[in-house]
Amino acid sequence: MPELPDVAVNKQYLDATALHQQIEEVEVRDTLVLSDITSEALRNGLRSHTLESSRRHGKYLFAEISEDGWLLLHFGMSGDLDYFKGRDAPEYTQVLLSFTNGYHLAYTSRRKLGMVGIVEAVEEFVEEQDLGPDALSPDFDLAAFRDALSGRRGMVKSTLMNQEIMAGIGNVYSDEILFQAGVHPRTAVNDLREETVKDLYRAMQDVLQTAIDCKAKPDEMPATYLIRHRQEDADCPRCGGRVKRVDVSGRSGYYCPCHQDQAP
DNA sequence: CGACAAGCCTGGTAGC
DNA sequence: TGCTACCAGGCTTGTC
Repeated sequence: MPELPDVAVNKQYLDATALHQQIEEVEVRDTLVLSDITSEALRNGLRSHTLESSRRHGKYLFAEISEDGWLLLHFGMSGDLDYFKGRDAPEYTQVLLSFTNGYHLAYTSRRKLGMVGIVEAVEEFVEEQDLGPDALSPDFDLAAFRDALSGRRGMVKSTLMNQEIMAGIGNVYSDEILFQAGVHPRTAVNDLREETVKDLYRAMQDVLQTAIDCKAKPDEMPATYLIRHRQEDADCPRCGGRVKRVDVSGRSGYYCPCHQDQAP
């Protein structure tokens, strides 16, 4: 489930498992997930090296390769990591790193919409991709959030999900933020009141951090969260309403009409 | 069988 | 009129 909280959890997982192990072999099972790199170049860039540290920006995870560059991992709609030993690689493994300690790190992706590659520098990549500030970055304070929204004319859900404005929020967590802030997903950004912008910012911080604290597992999140009720006609966990589906720029948004303000 | 699913990218266009 | 910012559609493959 690869939005910011999920990727943050994947980062913790990577940090606790595959760092500092020498890479012995790299197997690319489907080149569709490779981003601007050949299988050979990926193998040459990784083999006999170690992953020394990691960073995250929005939905992207980077692992520092000893000597040179960063391994780029993006999980698309269905990617995950699995560190294992003494069994077969999991289903949907697209790239498999094998370490000299006998362990393997599988990058799995069922829909293959993710990306694996090598980049020179994190900041450079972020700039090239036009990624906005990470939604949980300490620098991205209320004032920065307000600035990021100012002058926008789209709908608030699309804006929260726009990686060039702020990086990390996708379909599920945009719904959660709007649900907690009591804002209708189709509200025009330029119609938001000052107080509502503040509510949204608080909800964004709170939802993302809480989701990370819950290891991004919906079952462990607060009962007042929408996440386990994202289906038409489900009971709203905060008021007596019924959850509805709404189309927002081709994505399905779920919200409670009872406590999220009506809007066009 | 068609609709849909947590991602991003692209081309055409609505709006300043 | 020109330039952006926005949105619909496509990619992929499995499930309901």
